[in-house]
Amino acid sequence: MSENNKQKAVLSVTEDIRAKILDGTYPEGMALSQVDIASTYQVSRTPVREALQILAGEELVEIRDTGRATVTTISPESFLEKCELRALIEVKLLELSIPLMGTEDIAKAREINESLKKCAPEEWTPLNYLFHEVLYKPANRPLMQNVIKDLHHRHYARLKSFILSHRNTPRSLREHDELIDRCERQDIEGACYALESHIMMSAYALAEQLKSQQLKRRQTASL
Amino acid sequence: MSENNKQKAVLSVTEDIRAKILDGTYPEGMALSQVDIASTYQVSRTPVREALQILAGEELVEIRDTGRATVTTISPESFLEKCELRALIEVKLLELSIPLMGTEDIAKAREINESLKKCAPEEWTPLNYLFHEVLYKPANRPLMQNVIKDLHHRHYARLKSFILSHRNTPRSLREHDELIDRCERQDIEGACYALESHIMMSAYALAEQLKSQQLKRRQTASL
DNA sequence: TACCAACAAAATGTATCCATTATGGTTTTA
DNA sequence: TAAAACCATAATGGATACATTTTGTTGGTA
Repeated sequence: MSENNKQKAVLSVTEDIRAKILDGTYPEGMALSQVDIASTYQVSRTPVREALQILAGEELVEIRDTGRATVTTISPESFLEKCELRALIEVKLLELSIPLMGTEDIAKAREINESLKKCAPEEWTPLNYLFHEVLYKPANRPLMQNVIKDLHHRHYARLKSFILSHRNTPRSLREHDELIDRCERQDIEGACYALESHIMMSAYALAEQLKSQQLKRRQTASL
Repeated sequence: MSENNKQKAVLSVTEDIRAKILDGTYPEGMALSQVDIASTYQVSRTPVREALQILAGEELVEIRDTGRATVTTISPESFLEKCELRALIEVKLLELSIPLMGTEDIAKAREINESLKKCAPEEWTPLNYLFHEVLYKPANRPLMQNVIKDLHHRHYARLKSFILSHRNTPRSLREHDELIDRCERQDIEGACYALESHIMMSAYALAEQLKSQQLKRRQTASL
């Protein structure tokens, strides 16, 4: 018997729209018409409507009370606050992790950071998440880890192309190295401080860039 | 023209099921059949399916890959971790709030705690949330505030009847009073410590109760 | 008794149809 | 000219019908 190629329509539609929002194919504010999507995927509107509800729950789509759905926008303020939340939780996870880290955890982190040093630009975001994930695994806090994963995936991923052009790669790599060293030396306080700086520094820089870009876009739009 | 009495079916069905899950009318693990719900609310299955998707996004309902939907269960471990997360975020919010608090904020908090002292048991949970909300408002972190609200509503609310019978009310009230005093004295460190204890102490107690209750239930179920 | 196959009943997944509501453009009017 | 009213178009919300999948039961066999 051949494998099960046909997936439920809701699932494949949801996944595809999600991917298109995350990679920027469907940009901020874009209207998502049920009929258009339905004809695009050659399905009826029923699964499309459910898919939009699911994506609305993930805050990737906004459904107004008129029923119209659009891709949500990212404000610099909410971006900054998400970074703050990220920093808060990640620092706590790191603090819990360090005392429980083994040499193999350290080695794994170093290995990922080496991959980061020579990876293609598109590979950065998932690998970078992996790096952080490895550091927090010993803490054994699946829920917090999940919140972090969500923040990365639902939020950072959408800024991917943006981050690509504004990231200070050598600096990030240096900071990763420093972070690993401090973990190895069981310097909890130092490691936590380094991590918080690592996250918030790039956050402020990105938020500034976001602000000026959105300003520019609004100006060109009003021409 | 008379007011708009008819709401969209998806919304009213979602709200009603959510309320029934939160107040225990629909208990943990209960199967939620689309046809049953549809006939209960006198609507077709279409809005019911969307409602279930929404509630699944809120983690109140689980939809297995067979399509069957059930009310999610609360494990003591995930409960404890949610409390940890709550404590982490609330402590940060309090830390940010205290320097920005005015006398009217303190007064408001005292007022709510006075209401708590003489309120009916069912009023405790929302009033208690309000008390905490007032304390964190000056921090001006809408996203974090929202995460906290979610944790309270989606999680604590479901334990309402349980909390009712196991809460140490006088102790909570005393701790609230102490918390307010420390805020008024701008004792950030002391207030944060008091808050963390306040949250985690009751968390551990409740988790223990939860564990033994679920154990008891499993034993009676296997008779 | 235990196990398996086949079938029946019930539940979910999707498509289509109709009703209602929102949107955009045109015409009318002040 | 500007604003309001109106109408045609298009989109969404919900109901129904049908297809598919899951589940439970029955009956037969080792």
